[in-house]
Amino acid sequence: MSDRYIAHLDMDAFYASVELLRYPQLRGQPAVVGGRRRVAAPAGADFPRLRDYTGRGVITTATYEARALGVHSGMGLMKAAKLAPDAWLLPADFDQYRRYSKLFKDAVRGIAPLVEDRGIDEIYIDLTALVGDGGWTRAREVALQLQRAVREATGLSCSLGVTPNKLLSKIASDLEKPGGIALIAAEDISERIWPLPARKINGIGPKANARLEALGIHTIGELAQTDPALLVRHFGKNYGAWMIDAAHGRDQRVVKTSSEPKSISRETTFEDDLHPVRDREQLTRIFTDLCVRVADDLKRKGVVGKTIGLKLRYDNFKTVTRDRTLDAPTGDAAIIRRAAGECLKRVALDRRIRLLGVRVGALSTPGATAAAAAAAVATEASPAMPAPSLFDEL
DNA sequence: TCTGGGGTCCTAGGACCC
DNA sequence: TCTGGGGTCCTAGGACCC
Repeated sequence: MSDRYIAHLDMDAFYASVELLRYPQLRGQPAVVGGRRRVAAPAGADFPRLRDYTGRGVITTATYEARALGVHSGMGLMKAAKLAPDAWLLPADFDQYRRYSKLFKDAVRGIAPLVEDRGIDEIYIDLTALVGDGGWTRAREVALQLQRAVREATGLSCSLGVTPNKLLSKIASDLEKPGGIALIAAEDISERIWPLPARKINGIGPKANARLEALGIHTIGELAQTDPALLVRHFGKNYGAWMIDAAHGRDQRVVKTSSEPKSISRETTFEDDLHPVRDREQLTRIFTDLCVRVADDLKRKGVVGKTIGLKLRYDNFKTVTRDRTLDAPTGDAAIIRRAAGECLKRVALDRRIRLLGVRVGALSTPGATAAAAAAAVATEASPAMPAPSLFDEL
């Protein structure tokens, strides 16, 4: 592949920054977004503090001031409250974040149309045509232009990495956060990338990283110098070979401007673990509601699915899944519920349950196909939602 | 005081077919 | 009767990412 200029653009502390647009008086102070329910602010304060929260939940985003106290996304709220009891706690407002997400993505597309969505707060952009033969000087100009456009559209700051591929750009966008731009050419890899921890590579998670550490491999440079045969032995043919490529900054993936969803799911963690017998009415209600919500999501996206899945997490955090493939795809809540109910009969209900989830996969678009016709018939033929207690069979 | 919710991709075994 | 291989679908679990 000829030389490319690929950008990764990452919004800075996105959810928290959107909240600060609303509550500018919190600027410069530690604050986190997270929690499952709105907590009342104590008397005399405008907002609750982290220490006022009790119950389940994790940090979704933390401001840089809160991060300085050791709080980061994914951390349990109760643990975070120990580290930063005075941090302000703001409830998540996903509708608002989606609005700002669209604003910043539209602003980028107005300048550079080849955009790949990577979730609500980040994108890849192929800048090759825009940079032309202007080299890295031109690449920096385009990056600055994108940053300005995002700020004008949203009032928010973002960071960019521009490199020859997605893998390197993802690493690079994190290097000058917040508000920075990092440009890395192929010849800079040994100096800029190799000193970084192997964990910085997108695709090396906590498990793989721990196993690398056990092999004495800590940095990307050390990974690059490792005998490929050793990695293949420990991580398998595919993953081992990929690791070596990644460590050398090799990545040919193209920027994909569109994609079809593969599955749609809904799940919920209960405020308190539920007992399969004593709480069966509540469980049944939640279960039905999840099926209805998944069906609504399918309808909204205009897709149907053939494989219905159930997910259940016990109080000991052990998670089990069961799925069942139907003869014809469906988008109907009652059919989904019946199939998920059959899945439920195949799991042990001998301990308290922490989470329940319903998933529909093997998605397709109802078109002029036989499968779609069958799905339409199935939808019409489905009776009104029955309401037997699914947790009765014990 | 542990550990959200929405996804993707990979692996691996068994069924079933050619 | 035994041996064989490949391809695809289904299912369960797990790693990883935002």
